[in-house]
Amino acid sequence: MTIMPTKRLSHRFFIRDTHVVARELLGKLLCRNTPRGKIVGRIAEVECYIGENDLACHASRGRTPRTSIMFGEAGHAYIYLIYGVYHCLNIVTDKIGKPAAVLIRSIEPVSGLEAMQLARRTKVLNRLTTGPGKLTQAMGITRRLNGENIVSSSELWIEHDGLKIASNEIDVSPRVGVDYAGPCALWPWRYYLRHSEFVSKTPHSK
DNA sequence: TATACGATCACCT
DNA sequence: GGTGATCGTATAC
Repeated sequence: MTIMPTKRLSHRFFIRDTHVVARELLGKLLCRNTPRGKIVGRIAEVECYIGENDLACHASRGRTPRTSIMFGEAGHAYIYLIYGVYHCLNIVTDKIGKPAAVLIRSIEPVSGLEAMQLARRTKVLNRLTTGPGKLTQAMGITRRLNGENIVSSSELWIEHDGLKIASNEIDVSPRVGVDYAGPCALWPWRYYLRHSEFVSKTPHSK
């Protein structure tokens, strides 16, 4: 069997429809260069946030200084602070002028385990990266990297290693933590690897 | 200038 | 099951 070399995802990958990008991001490798070395995690859970009709999307009320990044070029990082405490990492998708992004909600640690354990102040594997705020803390991702072009960045990028994810390995559900968004809270815009031990949780609403 | 609140998490009962 | 932490952002005034 041939071993396919890992390869960085390009602008062409991210400029497509947000749901397609979200599904195909499952199984891909989120990579981070830090002074302590390279940290890698396999993406296990994502959510879509799309445009003006999605009341859970920060861009639904138009362009503001914070959300302008989502209106820009696909393949850039949209990183924001939530609850004054944690950071959330999104990747901008689709065409310029159409605000949309994929939230990375969980990863499975692949390498750089010690660095992640240090950053998270725990060694317990299933508490390391099983949520959007946890994985950014584990990988040292903060607002300093907001707007970073992950197509060309030496600090943050995404690779694929040839691993194929079959459709029947992907489960779909409503998004987590957006009950305030009315009917949008019920939309099945969360995708995750069915058998992964690193999915954040089952959403409360169905 | 003031106010309300959130795409979360850890810790508590 | 519930709650506090903690601050940038959007909106109201």
